[in-house]
Amino acid sequence: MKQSQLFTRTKKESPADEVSLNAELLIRAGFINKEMAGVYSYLPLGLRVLKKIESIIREEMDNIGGTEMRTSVIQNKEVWEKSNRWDDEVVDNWFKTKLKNGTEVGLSFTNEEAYSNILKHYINSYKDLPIYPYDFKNIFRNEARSKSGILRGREFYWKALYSFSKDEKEHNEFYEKAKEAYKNIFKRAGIGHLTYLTFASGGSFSKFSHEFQTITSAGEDTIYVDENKGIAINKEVYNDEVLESLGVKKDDLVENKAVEVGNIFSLGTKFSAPFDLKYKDENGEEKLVIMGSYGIGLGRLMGTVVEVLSDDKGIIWPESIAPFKVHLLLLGGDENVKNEAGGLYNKLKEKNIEVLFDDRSDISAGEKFADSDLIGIPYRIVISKRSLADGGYEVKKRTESSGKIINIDELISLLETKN
RNA sequence: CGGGGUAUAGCGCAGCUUGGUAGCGCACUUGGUUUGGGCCCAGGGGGUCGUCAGUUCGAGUCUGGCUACCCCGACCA
Repeated sequence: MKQSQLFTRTKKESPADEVSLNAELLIRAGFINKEMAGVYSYLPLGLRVLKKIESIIREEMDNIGGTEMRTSVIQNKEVWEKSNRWDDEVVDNWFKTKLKNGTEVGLSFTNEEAYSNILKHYINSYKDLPIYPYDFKNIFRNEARSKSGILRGREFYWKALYSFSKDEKEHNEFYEKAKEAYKNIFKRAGIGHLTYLTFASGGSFSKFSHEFQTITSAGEDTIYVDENKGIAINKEVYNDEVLESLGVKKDDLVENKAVEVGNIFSLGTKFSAPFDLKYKDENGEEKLVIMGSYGIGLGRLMGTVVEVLSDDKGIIWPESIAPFKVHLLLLGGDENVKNEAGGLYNKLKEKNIEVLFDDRSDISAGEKFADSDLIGIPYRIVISKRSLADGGYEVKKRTESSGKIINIDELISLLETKN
């Protein structure tokens, strides 16, 4: 994409009504637009990042047997009454509205009921199980207070997978696979080194649920990390009994603030029972389906990456989720330099290397550098009179402090290598 | 939902104490100039001062209601 066609602009100054680092940088760099508290639009750059994250999650979900679908946002009151989650006394963050004829409806704040209701049509026999449907969609929660930029929104984009298994054993096998898939996701998104499998409260069907908590001062949760074991314990279940059952010593734990970037949960028959979600086993006996839920907030993940990986100049995207791989900067108005830059731009596009080409004229070199640092694309290539005189293009990673001059062949080979 | 703060041009702010018809920086625009770290010079456009009511000859400024936003706390199935 040519930057002259990108309508967003960077801002030097931080927005007055944002304190969180993620929102400040993402707004300044032109990735998101704030509509109101807890509600953000994704601009071209932001959407590219969101889609990259979506692709990683989709690959990992498909890899463990997930089948993608899309549940509706508008939800039927009667469905949610079955599980007693329609009443405002029970769930206080519904967005509810009415159809023209007066029928009450709600906007999805989660998906268990929708999936249970749909899958009832398709689960009859043990031969139909297990299945792992999931979707990406916008979720709505009427939070009393929204904060921390895109870490906690009233409208947010998430992935939710639900597992439908014949029995506990089958459920547990998948649950372990899901853990590994989640670890892969956070590793691939660039925050694996700071993200811990965390034991949290489990509800009535299992002792624990598992959260994936990324350590950052921007976090709202408090966790106790055992660095050697690579696990953590949420403050909400932190007590002597739990420590003993996990074989963890108090002295090995370090307290940290963290963001919950993912959560997996054994649901047992909590939803299959009220929805009468049963199958016939080999003996013709009816049994309740065992369910689990597996969620990730994509916006929250994106915001967490910004919180964790930025520096004082701007964002530092991991290559896996960066809006582009390469930021090509053209400096100066010399025709020869322009032609070289345009030629390289076309060449990179031919090679399917994603490139943002700063072809803007009348923008000083300093401003282009500052924009590039703020936007945070992994590779910066500079073409100028000076670079050409020195024999080629200056390439610098966002994480490096200075670049080096290389020729076209070296450049292509560098950018084509996977890492 | 409880407590605290804020609201003036697209963005960031000053002006309010002491009422007299709105200003600065960035951005935008025109011309010139410059091109390796957020240039330079000259000109220009853009604001019913969140909203409603009140006090006053006169309100951005004083008073009250409302709304929105931010922070702390509670909540987060």
